[in-house]
Amino acid sequence: MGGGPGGTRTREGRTLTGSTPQRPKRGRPSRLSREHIVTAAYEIILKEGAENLTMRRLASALGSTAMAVYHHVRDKDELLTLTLEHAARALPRPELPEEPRERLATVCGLMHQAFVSNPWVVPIVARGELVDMPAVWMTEEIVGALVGCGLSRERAVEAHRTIWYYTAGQILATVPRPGGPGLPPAAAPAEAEGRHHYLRGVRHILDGVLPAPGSH
Amino acid sequence: MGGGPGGTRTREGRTLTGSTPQRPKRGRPSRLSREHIVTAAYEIILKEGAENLTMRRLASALGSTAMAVYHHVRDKDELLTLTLEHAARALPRPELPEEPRERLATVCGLMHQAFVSNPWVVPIVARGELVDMPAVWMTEEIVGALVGCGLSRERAVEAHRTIWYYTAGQILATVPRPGGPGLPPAAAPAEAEGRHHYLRGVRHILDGVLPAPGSH
DNA sequence: ACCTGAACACCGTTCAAGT
DNA sequence: ACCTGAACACCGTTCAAGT
Repeated sequence: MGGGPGGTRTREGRTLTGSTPQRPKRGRPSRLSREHIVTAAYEIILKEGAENLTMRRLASALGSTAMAVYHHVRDKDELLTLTLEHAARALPRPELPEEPRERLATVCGLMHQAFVSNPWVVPIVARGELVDMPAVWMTEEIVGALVGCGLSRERAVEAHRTIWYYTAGQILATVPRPGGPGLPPAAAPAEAEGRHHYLRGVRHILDGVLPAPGSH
Repeated sequence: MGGGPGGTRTREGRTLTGSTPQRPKRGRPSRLSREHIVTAAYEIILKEGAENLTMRRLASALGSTAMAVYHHVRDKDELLTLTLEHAARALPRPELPEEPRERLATVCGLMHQAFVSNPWVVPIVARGELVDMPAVWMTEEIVGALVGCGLSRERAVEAHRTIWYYTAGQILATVPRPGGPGLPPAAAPAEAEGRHHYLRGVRHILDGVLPAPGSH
């Protein structure tokens, strides 16, 4: 990447900013932006694992240098946080069943799935205090559904925390060793089994936390 | 527990006669041993945090060189595992109440306390598959007490896993940022509160997992 | 304002010797 | 057998410039 001086008219300059046409990988952006950086970081993490995301690796993927990145991002920690938010934004938010208890199980399943799809976030989430990481709406849905099941706001928050801790621990213990460029296909059954176990555990916690079905 | 070549401990000793006089830091051992190394590593972790344990730092604490350590330990990973086992061995094992449900709460409290006292083990435990880390007897006690509460062996193992995941997640989210040489004294109330919340969560899980108290 | 190359202060670990 | 110093292949990050 000598970056010859003959760049001529590569700077397409004026208004890229409106609604970006989104051409994230083709071509090679002559100017960095936070969005480009985060997108590239996200791709590296998905393809090569979070432990292979280095400032130099990222820079080379961007056709730039490590130090150029630092002009847009304070440090690697901020980069990771940004990338995590990027991933959270990409999470699906499907329709949820009305019945509170079904709704709970569904949201928990989604939360679990979100972590299974992005196992690299677990250590990052874990080390911050950002307990409500997966996506704020999940936290709100869970607390809301718990209230819908008859819990006070206070106990609902407490119960949510119990579920969240359980979820974090389950993912942490279950997630496959990082490193491989892609998940080995043999992991699919293990993943399904992990999901099954997780949901059983959630159901147990709900049994303990919610008032008995009849005692309304 | 493979152990190195000639795994016999106490090669230095004709008879150390049980209770080693224990002079772990005074003087400077001219010859390294696995035990010295692990003890020194443990002290560094306790005093300066696990993230400050480097091979060079450890070597200098031993009055030796980094490479000398490698003659007794395969790599840093093995060193950490050894140190973790060392810490597990130092855990207290007090009398436990007979009544299974009380026994459960007590063991869970001990497990939690073990992690609070040694927060550095959490990431290490998490990344291995050594789910039964804190100490094997804790796992056995918990499963045993669950069986004592009326669960089948199979469901007891499952319930143990639920509790374990919850515990790991709670510690992970609760433990203070590492780095400081010692806990700030202001952390004591937070620690008590964390313990309280943890135990409430455990009780909820037990409520969900165990047969109703009357339904024997 | 944005980007660059070189350099700093670290890592874990390998190598070729020393005794 | 045990230990050593030097070196390798990395990190994240700072600095002093370049345009």
